Amino acid sequence: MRELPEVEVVRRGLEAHVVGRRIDRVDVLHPRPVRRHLAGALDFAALTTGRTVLGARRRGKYLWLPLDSGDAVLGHLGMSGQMLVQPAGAPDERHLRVRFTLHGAGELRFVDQRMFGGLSVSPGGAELPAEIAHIARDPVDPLFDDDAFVAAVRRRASGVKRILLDQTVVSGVGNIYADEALWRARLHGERPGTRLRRTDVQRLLADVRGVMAAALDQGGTSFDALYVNVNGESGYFDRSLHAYGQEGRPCERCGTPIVRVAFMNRSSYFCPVCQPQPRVRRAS
DNA sequence: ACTACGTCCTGCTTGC
DNA sequence: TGCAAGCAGGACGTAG
Repeated sequence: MRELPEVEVVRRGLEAHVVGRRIDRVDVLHPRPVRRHLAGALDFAALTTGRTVLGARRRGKYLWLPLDSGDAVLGHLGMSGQMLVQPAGAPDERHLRVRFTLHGAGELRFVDQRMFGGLSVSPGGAELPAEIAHIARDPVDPLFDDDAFVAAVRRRASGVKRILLDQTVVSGVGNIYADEALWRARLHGERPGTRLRRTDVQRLLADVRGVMAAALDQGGTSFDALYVNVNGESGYFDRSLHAYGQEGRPCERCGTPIVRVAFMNRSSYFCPVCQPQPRVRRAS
């Protein structure tokens, strides 16, 4: 799982090990991870080779590395992406997709089994890549506007889980955090945004932040380099989940078995007692 | 403008 | 034992 706290841990690793380095050579080993770079793999390599990395930034689950050209390498880890810093000559990982040879500092490697993630060069994107300008700030961004979020949720008729997953409302919340935050907030994901009270949404936002902070606490201590374990899961997901993936297990608050239902080609998990289904309103 | 859904990927798990 | 279907899921494109 590539959730926001894990991406933040990767960002910190990049800041520690890659920022300030010059890229001497770039090898794109599979075309798919650079599919968003429309000019192609050769152009991707040409725009990054010889450049120095000036920073490591993040919004939601996107990462970008501002370069001394004013461009930025924009990346998303998708489901299974990893950024690894390895000594030059270390054996290639099975799913190694892009290799950046750093001047005197080993290699930065983008490894991605399932290739939902990818890299591209954003022209002039050092400050904020245009490709992600439409994405809302994430809940740990100091400039996140809580009141605007509350208003945006209460304006929408969709179920609140769907709203949480909408990148234009808030970024960085995935299926796992959505379910966990809704469990904490005792809200059913199908409750329409328009029918939530202001305090419901404020509490939900606090719970989104609470789940992320808890995960970051654990993730931040587990990885001090860029390495994320092979399954891509931090200890947080093994021990601290209350709803996600817990089908049949007793709810830690009330003991009722957690329920799983299909949702957007994936699953939602919730406690049917703590998070009661919204009453269906008769058509009028 | 808002809303909803299919699609892309691979490998592990499940079921017959 | 073997094979196929199911499942995981972020973000984008497209249709309604």
